Parts: sequence; structure tokens; C-alpha cells
Amino acid sequence: MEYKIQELADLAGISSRTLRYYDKIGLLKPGRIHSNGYRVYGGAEVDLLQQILLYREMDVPLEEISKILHAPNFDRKVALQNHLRALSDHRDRLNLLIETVQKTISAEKGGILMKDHAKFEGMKKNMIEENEKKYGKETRAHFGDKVVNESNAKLMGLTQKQFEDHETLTTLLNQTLVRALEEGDPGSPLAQKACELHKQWLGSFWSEYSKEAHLGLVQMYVDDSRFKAYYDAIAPGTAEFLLEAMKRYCQ
Amino acid sequence: MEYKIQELADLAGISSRTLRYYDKIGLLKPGRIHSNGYRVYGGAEVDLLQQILLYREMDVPLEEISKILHAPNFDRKVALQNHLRALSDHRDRLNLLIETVQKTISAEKGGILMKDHAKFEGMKKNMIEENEKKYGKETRAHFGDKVVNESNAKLMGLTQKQFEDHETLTTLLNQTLVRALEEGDPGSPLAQKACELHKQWLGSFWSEYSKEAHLGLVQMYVDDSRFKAYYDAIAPGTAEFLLEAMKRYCQ
DNA sequence: TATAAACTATGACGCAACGTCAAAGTCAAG
DNA sequence: CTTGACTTTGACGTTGCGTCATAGTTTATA
Repeated sequence: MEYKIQELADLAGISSRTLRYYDKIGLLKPGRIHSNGYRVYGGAEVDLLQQILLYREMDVPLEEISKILHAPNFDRKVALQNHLRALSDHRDRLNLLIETVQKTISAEKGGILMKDHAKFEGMKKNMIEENEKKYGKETRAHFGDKVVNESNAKLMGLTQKQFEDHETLTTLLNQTLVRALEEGDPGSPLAQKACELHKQWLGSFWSEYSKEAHLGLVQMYVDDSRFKAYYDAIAPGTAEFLLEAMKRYCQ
Repeated sequence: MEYKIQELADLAGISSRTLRYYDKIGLLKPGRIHSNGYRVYGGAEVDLLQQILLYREMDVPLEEISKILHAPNFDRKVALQNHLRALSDHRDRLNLLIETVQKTISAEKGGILMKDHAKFEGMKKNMIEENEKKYGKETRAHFGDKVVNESNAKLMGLTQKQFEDHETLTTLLNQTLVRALEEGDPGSPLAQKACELHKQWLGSFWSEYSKEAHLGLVQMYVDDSRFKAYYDAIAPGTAEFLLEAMKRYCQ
């Protein structure tokens, strides 16, 4: 199927001016030029535009997109797989950002202080993971785990040791949660241990603590269907269970 | 706690040049100026910067951010709630985009044609939902359901009627899946009915059909832990169940 | 104490990716 | 045929910084 410029623009949700600009810089030429001078785009151009817009979604500069797409070894299928990974990473960062806002809200409502560095968790920045989104560059493999972890630690206002301890705590917390869930009693010593571990985990983000704020945060986990689903992926029912455990922990 | 310019920039993951620019345009003034002429930022500025970066995350222009933040009735708690909603919507759009890429990959691998309009599902565009992200403007309430649905239908290359049928089909598919899951047999007529409904659902995105492509897509749902969690939120085990049902459907 | 490197300031130029507008040709419907 | 919608090219402008130069201030080390 063929499209005139506004038709393709409407299809893709961009402006015709953008398409003319892409033509001018050689990024996306029309399939052919009609005898009346109008640009005509076909199926190949549609697929190319999809690629371009996926790269733009990740803020890749047009010049770089042009290099990628016009390389002799460009492979659409490989590119699509890379888009998938980049989008998935981006979604992960958004989840982190959402959790940061949730922690901020809980701290605010609970009348406690949140650590300054924690307020920017997940923001766009030159995190090494951010660079990993630039297609196929396995940054961790390139730089090694140590450099990546050092960078992450710095961003969290932690020393390397503290960061590793935090990672260990996260793992322990999840394991404890699962075991407590299997027991099935939100008031059990194991479940209460999980709440205590979660409190310790929050110590990386809040410079003070209140049970009110803690409970509010866990309530928000449950209220957000995607977060609930995420925690439930650890083991089904985890989010609700943690909330029930927290209710007892806070008495 | 107080920060010099680079300290705050590092904390927030932005450049000092950005902070100077924000100072110059009056968006974010330092808390005070040291006797040596250096900018000094405090807790209030940290909180303000968090707000600014959250708005920037959603591509809100600086001038608009300034109006919002400097309005007499600006309420930080309300703003944080609005950020939460905007981020959640953005994450939803990313999920849609991920699914679009998945459908594209499956169609490519299955050697079938995908509809052109479907290739741009979820892309940034002037969707009315996109406008809804601009803080507290309840677009659906403002314009009404009919206008929103018409807009969505147009974007999907559907008439209003077709769009509504598609929505109905989605609901029926989910309901059928849940009932089939309760039966517990992936080969049951009900489970096979669900697969048939999913095939019909895909008709809005693929101009042709192949079982290979269909199976590949459902496999991808299961392989993405977040999508798996999303489908499992309908009812735990839904994603895996659909995959098992599809294996029988494709024989 | 002196020195050099790192940090801070201001000013200014430049850039990417379009948005907006003007002027003129083409198309389609009444 | 007329008019409004669509297309073209060309050009100016905008936003949000990045980059660089120059000069003052701070910090760590010998």
C-alpha cells in the first residue's frame, strides 16, 4: 500500500514536516516521487519509519539512527530484538521511578525525612545501564561488574560495601517473604522478620523511619496493579501478604 | 544539608550547566549565594529539583514547569500524586509499545504481513491519552468517551464500530481464558476457544495469520517476566496456560 | 608555604530536531 | 469553473541545553 505524506504522518502519529525533514537529511527517502512532485511512501518506508520511531523513543540522535539503518549489515530482526530489550529496560527504569515517587509520598505523609540521593532514583542520568540501552553494547561485559556496581553505589550515596550489603539485603528480603508466604501466617515470626528486613531495606532511602510511612508505602504497592503483579511474580500473593504482615508489624 | 553546584548536579544526575540555566531563567534559584560567589543549594531546592526532573521526565516544557511550580496554590503532595499517575500511564504506553514490537517480531518470524497502522501502536503521538498526562486534565471527562474512542479507533485503522467490537473481543477473550484456566485442561474446548478468540483479536494487527507467528508471540509473552506477571494478574498462571493451550491449538 | 589541579563563576556561540509561516502548485468535490 | 484541502520549497525561529574561553576560588600535596 502507498501513502502520500500526510497519510503516512497520520498513520505514524508524526508531522509531515518531520517526514520532509527526514527526507532532506536522507534518513527516510520516499519510495518514489509522483509526476506531480508529491512524495509517495510504500511498505519498505513504513518499516523503516517504524525503526526510526523506535530509536527516537529511546532518544537516539537522528545521525546515529541513520548510521545504524544504512549500515550494510543492518538486520531488521536483530534490531527489533534490541528494541525489545531497550524498551524493557526503559520500563524497568520507569518502575524504579514510580517506586521513588511512592517512597517520597510515603515519607511525606509519614512526616519523615527522605535521603536526598534517594529522591532522584531512576531519573534519567548517565547511569551505565542507561548507556546499555544504546543497542547491543553490553556495557557490563565491557566494563565489568565492579565498575557498574561502583557506579550504582555512587548514585545511591553508598560505598561499594554498603551497596553490596544492600543487594544482599534485597535478596534476603525476597527469600524471607517467599518462605513466610508458604507458611501462610502474616503474624508469624518469619513474616515479621520480613517486615523488619523491609524496614532495614528502606534505610537506604529514608534517613528516619515511621511505621506509618512504611505501611503507607506497602499499601501503595498493593494499590498499583502493575507493582502488585510484579511482587506477585516473586510468588503469587506476595504483595497482599506483605501488607497483612505489615499491619501486624505496625501494631 | 547544603550542596555546591556540582554536588547537586551529581546527586540528581544532571549537568551543572543545566543548573546554571535553571537559575538564569528563574526556574530554580539557589538557596543562597556564598561570599565567594558560589551557588549553595539546600533541602528546599532539592525537593524543587525533584519536581522539575519529574516533569522533564514527561517532556513538560520548562516554561510550563515554572508556571506550575510558582503558582500560589502549588501543592507538592498533589503534584507527587499526579506524577505517579503520569508515570503509570507512561509505563502503560511502554507496555503497549513492547507488545507492538513483539507482534512485529512474531509476524516477521512467521512470514506474515502485519498491518501498517499496527506497527505504530503505542508510539508517542498526539493521542488523547498522551494529553491526559499533562497533569490533572481529565481529557476523557472533558471530551467524553465518544471522542476518545473515536480517536483510538482512528489510530487503529478501525471504524468506531470495529473498535468497540475489538474492545468487546478483548473482554471476552480474558473471561474465556479465566474460565478455561479454572477447568485446568489446556486442550479443552474452552481453552481452544480462547485460542480462537486470541486469533481473532490478532486480526486487528495482522493482515494474515499463521499459527507459527501466533505461537511465537504467546511464547514471547511468557518469556517477558513483566508481561507474564501482567497476564498472571488476570489470574495466576494465565500466561503459561495460554502457551500450553496454543501448543495444542497449533497441532 | 607554594603549587598545581580541581572547582566555581560568567559570557557566548553552536546545535539538534523540529514548529511555524509564507508563497505557489495540485487535487478533488460541488 | 471555483473553492477548499492538500502538496511543495524555503526560511526563520524555538527550546534546552553542550561546549568552550577566561578568570577567580578552593583543596590537596610536596
